[in-house]
Amino acid sequence: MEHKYVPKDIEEKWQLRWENDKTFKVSEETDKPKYYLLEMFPYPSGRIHMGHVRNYSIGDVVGRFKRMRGFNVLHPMGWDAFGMPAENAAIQNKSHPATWTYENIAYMRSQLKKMGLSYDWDRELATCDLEYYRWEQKIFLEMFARGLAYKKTSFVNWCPTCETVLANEQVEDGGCWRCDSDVSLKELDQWFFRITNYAEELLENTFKLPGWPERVLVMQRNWIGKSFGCEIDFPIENGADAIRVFTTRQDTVFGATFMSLAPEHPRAMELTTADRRESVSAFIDKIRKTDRIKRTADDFEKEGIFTGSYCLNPLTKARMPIFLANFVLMDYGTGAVMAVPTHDQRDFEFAKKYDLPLKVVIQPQGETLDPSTMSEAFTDSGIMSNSGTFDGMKSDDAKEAIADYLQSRSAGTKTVNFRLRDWGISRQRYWGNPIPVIYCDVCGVVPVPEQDLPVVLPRDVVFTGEGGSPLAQMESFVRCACPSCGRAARRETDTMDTFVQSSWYFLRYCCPDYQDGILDRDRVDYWMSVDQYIGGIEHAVLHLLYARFFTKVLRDLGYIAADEPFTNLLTQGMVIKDGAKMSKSKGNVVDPDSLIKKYGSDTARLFSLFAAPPEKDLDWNDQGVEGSFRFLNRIWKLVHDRLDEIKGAAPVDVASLGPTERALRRAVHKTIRKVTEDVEGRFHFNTAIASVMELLNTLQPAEPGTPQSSAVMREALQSVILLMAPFVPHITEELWQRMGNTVPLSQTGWPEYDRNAVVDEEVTVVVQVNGKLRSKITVVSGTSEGELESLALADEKVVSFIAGKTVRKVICVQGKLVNIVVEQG
RNA sequence: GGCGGAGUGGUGAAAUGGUAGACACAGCAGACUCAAAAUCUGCCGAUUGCAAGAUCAUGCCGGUUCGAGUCCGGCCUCCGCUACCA
Repeated sequence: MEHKYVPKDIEEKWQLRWENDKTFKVSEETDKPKYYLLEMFPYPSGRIHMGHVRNYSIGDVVGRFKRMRGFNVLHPMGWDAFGMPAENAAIQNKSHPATWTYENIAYMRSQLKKMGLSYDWDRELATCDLEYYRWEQKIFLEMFARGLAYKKTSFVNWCPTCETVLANEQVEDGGCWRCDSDVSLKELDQWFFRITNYAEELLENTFKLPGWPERVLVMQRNWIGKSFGCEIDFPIENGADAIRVFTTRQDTVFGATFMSLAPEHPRAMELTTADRRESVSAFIDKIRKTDRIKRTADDFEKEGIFTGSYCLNPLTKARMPIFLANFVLMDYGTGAVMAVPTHDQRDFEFAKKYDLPLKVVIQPQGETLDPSTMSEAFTDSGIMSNSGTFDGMKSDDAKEAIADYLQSRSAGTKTVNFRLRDWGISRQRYWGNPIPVIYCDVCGVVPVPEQDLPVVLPRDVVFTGEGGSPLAQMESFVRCACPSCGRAARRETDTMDTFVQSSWYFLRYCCPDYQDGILDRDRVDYWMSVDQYIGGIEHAVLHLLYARFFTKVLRDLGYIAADEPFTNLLTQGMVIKDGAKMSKSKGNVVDPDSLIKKYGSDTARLFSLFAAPPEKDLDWNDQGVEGSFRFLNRIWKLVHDRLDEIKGAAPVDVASLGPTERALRRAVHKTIRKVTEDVEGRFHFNTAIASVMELLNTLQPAEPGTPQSSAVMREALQSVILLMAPFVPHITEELWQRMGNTVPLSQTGWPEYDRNAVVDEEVTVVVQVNGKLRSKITVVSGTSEGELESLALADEKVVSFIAGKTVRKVICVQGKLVNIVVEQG
């Protein structure tokens, strides 16, 4: 048997073995407790990158560990397979998105298999499989029936490069999340999911997810953006009705001196007086053409125009000119803002520019503001003034009081406002799930009847990259009969956002072969919720919010019991090299294929787990990879050096161990304890690995001697193998076999530490004088505090430090430390 | 502007309020070798000292405590998210 560690041979051998034995196949028929482990599935872009290696290595440690701990672990893998890049590649290569996608999946699957990941490959799915997206169409129709999917005309985010609409969540910094092009607004008739119906529950439950990182929850809360305030009606002068505003600062109503409307406000033109029509409509036009990023930029100059009309302040009856202002947004609140220039910075700047009146209604504690000398708005809380009966009140209290007052006079209502908008899901692209709807001139919008599902995405499509969606240009697809009246009708040619597919794939993994409906409830309820979800932080408000929404919808539709999809969430850090995220454009990528070819996947896995804790960014370092490889070689060598000795060793007989053997065994069992604690719950894989390295450093110099020392060595090396198994499954499986074990390591349980073995016989106690380390004493474990104190006070070094001083106090911590507090004199 | 997170050796990082820097990378010295690689051994925060040791040191300033990298208050810097959200 060769003595050199050659990863390639053993890794292929064991991967084949696991695959043939279906080692990681799971079913629901077992007494073991279930554990659903999931890593975010990849987009089949072509090849896996280091981010995948890291994500799936982390997941695999958890999966293998939980299996060894006796759990029935569901650990599936699949492909987020619809999307733009496939279409772009097809246009470029004159091939088909399906061909490109399935070829990529095949290659990436082989790459993942080379990593030795413990997936149940029988549950693999790709979202572009007809068997997947057909059920999604059914979900859509059920949502449509309940009013949770609806169509409306509105201004939507338009990416000119991708030639498609984007959801709010997919606009990053004013640009497209995929191609970074500037996003503009376009008025279109589009499909939406009514996620706003769930705003309250989505927010509420962020306080019931202790297993999620706080920052992700905070991001979601900010995104949902709940604010408490008032809707207040401002009567129009000489008009029958009023303009409604939303404000969170009803304590400043007495200071409102004018009104600002969004240029898109539906009543903008109606309120404009005849003499101003021309200039106002020119202003509205100009704002519409300004792109969204510029308009919403912080430093964009505030600009507006007077409509010629006035409204009345409901509390002061003051006459307030009505303006249109470029900084007022139509899609937040009511699209109308009461302007309080003294207490809002935007209104202040606007008032200064157009010379509008300022009135202070909140005074800071111990100060008096004068409107004529103010250089900026005072936005903090303070004491009410110029506010009638509310004068003298704290402004925070006045919020409630004024809201009540307005409500009692039917001039306003307390309301809650959300920032969250409905999710626009229409995409004007081919490679996606067709929205199962038909348009009939007579019957209107008609859902495709269930028996006609699925609407199959046609294959024989021409990709030119021009003229919008290829589906819309395909007569044979578009033309159909109205399911309701039979007349000639047109099919919807938009497809669903790819985030729809990733919003429920984790449910389908529970029953991927189910033919009779969307989900097999018994199986889904057995597995759900996902016990541990692992993926990148970049999905904090996109995928992770949508998936929560879908879970609630499917619960309410009666398909599942779970309220929340993911009980615990781990967001792993990025892979960094030379100070920047690995990317092709930076030229700092390390290719997993060549890494695995050179060192084997065990080394690739080990380094990505050892170099940093999972949630932190990982700094890639080629020499560090060498170090991990070296460590595996040391394990390999040590096991082989001791092979004959340990194969013939008797079981450990605790009673007959000498002090050296007891010490060695103590180190072994302490390591078992440490690794177990680090992996379980904490996911501190780096320190877990470090502790095994330490153990190996201890074992390496140990000389063979008595039969009992060989017995301890055997226990030690078996433990090293077991403890390293979740991290580096191939080398450990191989060594396990070579050590003479007949049951494969993948069928073996996790070691338990021996409580008696970890008890120290002697401990080093630190002696401090006034908190500074002055000496160390070695004592028998269990030495009482009183004894410790006298031993410490008698210590030679301590004596020299306390000589001539008064001992004020002695603090003793058993087995740890003595602190002697002395005073001069 | 708002909200989060983080700041520890040359580097990646460790430390339930109790020995700061485990483990590793890099570096230095030595062993083996004709030589090199590999491997093994030792050293490896700063200042000072022949040494034993001493002093300083976890972004900065203060506080709580016998004792603070860790807890509290105030700043500085970096990163992330969000942002004319009324």
